[in-house]
Amino acid sequence: MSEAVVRPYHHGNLREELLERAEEIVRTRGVADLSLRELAREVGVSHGAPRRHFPDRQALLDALALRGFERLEREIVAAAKGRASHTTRMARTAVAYVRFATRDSALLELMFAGKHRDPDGPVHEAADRAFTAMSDLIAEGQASGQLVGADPEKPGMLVWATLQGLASLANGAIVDEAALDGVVTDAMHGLMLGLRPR
Amino acid sequence: MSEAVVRPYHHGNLREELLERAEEIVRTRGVADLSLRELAREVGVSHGAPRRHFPDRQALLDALALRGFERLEREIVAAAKGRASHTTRMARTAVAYVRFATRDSALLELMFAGKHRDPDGPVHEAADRAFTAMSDLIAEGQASGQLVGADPEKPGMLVWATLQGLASLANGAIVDEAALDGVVTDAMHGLMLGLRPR
DNA sequence: CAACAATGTAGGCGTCGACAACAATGTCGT
DNA sequence: ACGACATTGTTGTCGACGCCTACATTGTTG
Repeated sequence: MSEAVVRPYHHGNLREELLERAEEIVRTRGVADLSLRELAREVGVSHGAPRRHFPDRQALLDALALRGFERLEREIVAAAKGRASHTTRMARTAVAYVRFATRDSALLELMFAGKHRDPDGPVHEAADRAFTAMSDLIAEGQASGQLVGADPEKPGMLVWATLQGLASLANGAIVDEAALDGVVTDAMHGLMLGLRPR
Repeated sequence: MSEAVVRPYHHGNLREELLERAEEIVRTRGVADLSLRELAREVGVSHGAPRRHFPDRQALLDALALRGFERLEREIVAAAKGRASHTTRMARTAVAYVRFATRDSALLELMFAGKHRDPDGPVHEAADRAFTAMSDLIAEGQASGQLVGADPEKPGMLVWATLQGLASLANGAIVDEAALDGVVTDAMHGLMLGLRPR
């Protein structure tokens, strides 16, 4: 008995495990309930250990935001590519974004929370990359003459605003989960129609 | 000397003063930095006193949310009334909402944070009233034949989503404060155009 | 293999939210 | 007028938290 599994002094993968557990907690109980000490306990490490990887709580939150943007970018590019029509891919991408926003609403909030974050920091850069992935799709539509304008900025803003609005509707339980994809697709089609040159 | 102003044992207006100071703190430093104890100190009362008015921290936040919705409703109805054309008043109301959302972004976040709030509670009811004020304006447009549809629900969703999106754009510093009113007005006009019967 | 860096532990500090026991004040029925 | 009772504020305590420092263990590298 008492064959306690001896954890080595050095955990070996602490940073990653902390982040994953943290993301889980944020998803289920929200940012406010995320505590470094609880995290340490759950991973089976002393309360001071996380400090070696995250100087303070905000650093952990930043790391979570960074991962969030990276995942978001992956999901956007995955939805944006393919052989389907431009409009279809726009709609798919929109759905992907809104899905992310509803499934991980607390994480998204955290991602955009850093109003006073360093504009040159890694988080901001990751955010830019994710946004660029969307922007590229719009630019493609403009290049192929399916969308008005030369710069993707103005339609980009419009699309962005619409997505954000739809996401907030979904999170406010005004639109139920099941109907969400349809609503988003419709809105996107309408939007594209409005932005089509004539 | 030592003519210390003797505060009476009973403050007399503690609840209100706590709420006002709390709103100030939320506005300037965000919800996370709001502490009952600091609040008590600033108002010059012992750390246990606020408990008589707010059983726990969340109760204070709920009270703040309630006030927020009441103020929002007032600002919406103020913008929605008047002799101007329906379209103009729609635009004004939109500007009023987005202004609120940007000036008091932390408060707005708090107002919508209660995802698991009692749907029959006072906060939710106040939120409904504020939303209704907007809905009424849309219904008026439908009654006078300037907007499609019979029920205000569908266009209401659209308007709501657009406003929320514009607000998030503004809060993300993607649109600068000065240009905001113009952008909102334009978007609203475009939206109304799209919703006009033909 | 001996410095040195990286990583984890142990303990302490100040603050917080929540709670309970008690004190001062307001209110209301008789 | 006065005594019971409710309301409101005070004080002290508890456990948890974030952050800090001193120290222990392990990995790395010249």
